[in-house]
Amino acid sequence: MRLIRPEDWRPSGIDDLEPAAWSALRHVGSACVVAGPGAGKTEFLAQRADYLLETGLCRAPHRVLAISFKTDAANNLASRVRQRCPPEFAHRFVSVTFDAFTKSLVDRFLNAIPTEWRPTRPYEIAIPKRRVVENFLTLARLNAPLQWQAEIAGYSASDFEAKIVGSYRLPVGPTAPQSAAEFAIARWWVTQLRPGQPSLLTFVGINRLAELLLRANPHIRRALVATYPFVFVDEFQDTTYAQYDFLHSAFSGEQTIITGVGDDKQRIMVFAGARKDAFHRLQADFIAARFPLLFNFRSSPDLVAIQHVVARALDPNTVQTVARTARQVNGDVAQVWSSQTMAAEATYLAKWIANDMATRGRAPRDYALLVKQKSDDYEHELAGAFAAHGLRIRNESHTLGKTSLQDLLSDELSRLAIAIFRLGASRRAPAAWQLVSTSVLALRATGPDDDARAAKVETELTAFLAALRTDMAATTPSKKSAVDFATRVFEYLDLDAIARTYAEYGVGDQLQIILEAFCIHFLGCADGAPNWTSCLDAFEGLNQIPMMTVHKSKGLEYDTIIFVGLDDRAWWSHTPGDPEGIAAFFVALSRAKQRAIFSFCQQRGQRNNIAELYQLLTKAGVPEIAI
DNA sequence: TCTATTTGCATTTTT
DNA sequence: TGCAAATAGA
Repeated sequence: MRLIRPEDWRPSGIDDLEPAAWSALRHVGSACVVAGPGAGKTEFLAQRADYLLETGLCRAPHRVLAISFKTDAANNLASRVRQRCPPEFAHRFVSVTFDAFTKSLVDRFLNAIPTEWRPTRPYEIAIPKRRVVENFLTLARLNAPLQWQAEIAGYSASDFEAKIVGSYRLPVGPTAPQSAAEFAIARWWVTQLRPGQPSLLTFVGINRLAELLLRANPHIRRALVATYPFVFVDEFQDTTYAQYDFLHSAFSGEQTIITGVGDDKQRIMVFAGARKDAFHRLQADFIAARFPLLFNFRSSPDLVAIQHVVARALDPNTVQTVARTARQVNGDVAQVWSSQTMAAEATYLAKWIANDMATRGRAPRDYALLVKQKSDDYEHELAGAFAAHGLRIRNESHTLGKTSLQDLLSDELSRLAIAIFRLGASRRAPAAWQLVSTSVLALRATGPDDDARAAKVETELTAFLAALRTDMAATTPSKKSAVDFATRVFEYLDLDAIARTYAEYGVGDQLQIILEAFCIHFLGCADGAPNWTSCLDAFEGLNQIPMMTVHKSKGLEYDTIIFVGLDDRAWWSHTPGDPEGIAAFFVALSRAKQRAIFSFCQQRGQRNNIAELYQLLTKAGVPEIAI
């Protein structure tokens, strides 16, 4: 494959990059790329990958490793690189989540982990419950030598694992605890490794084992470093102690060039264990240069000006960004709406959105209802009034049995079942066919060379779908018919085969949880739906107005955002001046492309504790309107 | 069985 | 912080 000279390389799929992005992209050495809202982080990383691969700066067999926090972020970045970069280069771009990457190392080199710390094979994965950590800490304190008990009593269950365990490097050889922390950590590891039964690891534990593995086995570390001369880390401001230490042990030194992308002003995960000094550490440990991106491709100039007021409250030295998107709406781009009662608020919001959609020709998905927390509560408050105006709210966190709507929608089995129903409801659904045929071949354990068996499986599938299509066409959606069809599809897929084929359903009760959630949601969508296509649209949330917490909205964007509940009650955890609260407010505000509305309702709470947020809006010239 | 008091919880991802 | 659920006590 022909390589391009670095000086001749041009971005692909877009016209140009901003000057700061050019500097960051061409920089030789590690970098902190400070990318505020709308700066085009994913695009920047995709272009830099394309640059490194197409110019041969990252030459075969070397690879670019991109690490994200969430699976959908990792998948988005991978698909962006596939759009931008020829396939023969793109296959050397590896985009994974932190946890998937460290887990793959632990799984692959489990026997190279020092014996005292080596988990069983297989091991189970635990998602720690707060309660369990509390009980653990109590027991640890009671069993500790007297002089350490006070210190252990001071540990909080919410960040013991992330901060104390997460920042502790396991010794390669056996040692006796020398401090309260070491004592508690040693006991914690006993609950992870569980001598005599299968180990039960958390992701913090897996991160730590991966770090130990590389430190104890320099040859594995060398192989890793040789494979990946370039490493990207997305949302760097949210890096945890365990994750940062893994990066440090794995990649510090001259050989690896790290590109950390993120924005300290959007650091809203400190409560969940993100370290506050991640960018500073990257600058110090990897001699990383700092490149602030200055363009905002998302929000209109008026909104960018308002964002800047809030950004300065978080960082007085922050540079004003340049809006690259024109304003499309008349009047105020931001307002505070003040109402007396929740009923009045709900009616006004519904009426306003319905009217705005009609006059501006916008779709429900152009709007988002953002809340601080407990979106189920707000959904109940607003759903009635919205329904009266023909609007449906899509609460992404809506509880479905033991899981939530968003987890159901991203679940593999659920997506497979919906793809089958799509094929049952309409003749043309190429993407659904692709997913269904590959999944069914995998479920029937068909190898790539077993053409005869593959043909048989495909014939069966075609027959199953033809029969399903006939019966669905003859049946109106209802709870009863939805149950029957769901049973039929899951029986066809074969639950035993699913448990065997997909690792996540093999152990634990994940399969039951998903099946239950699927049925609750599918029945609810079928009930009253005019036809199966609209039932499936409802299942997937097409034509519904998204509602979510600020935390879930990070990385997303909408024409108009409406923040519901800017009051002390929803912001109970905020202490005035705490940057994390202001950062959450900044994240909410900066999701908007054209308009941001903040709804305050007297019935819901006061606004003394969060007066500073209102002061920022006032300072930015945002008017308050009584509704 | 009723009332008074205490406790728990609310923002998160990850195979 | 402030509401709901759980628990203690009469």
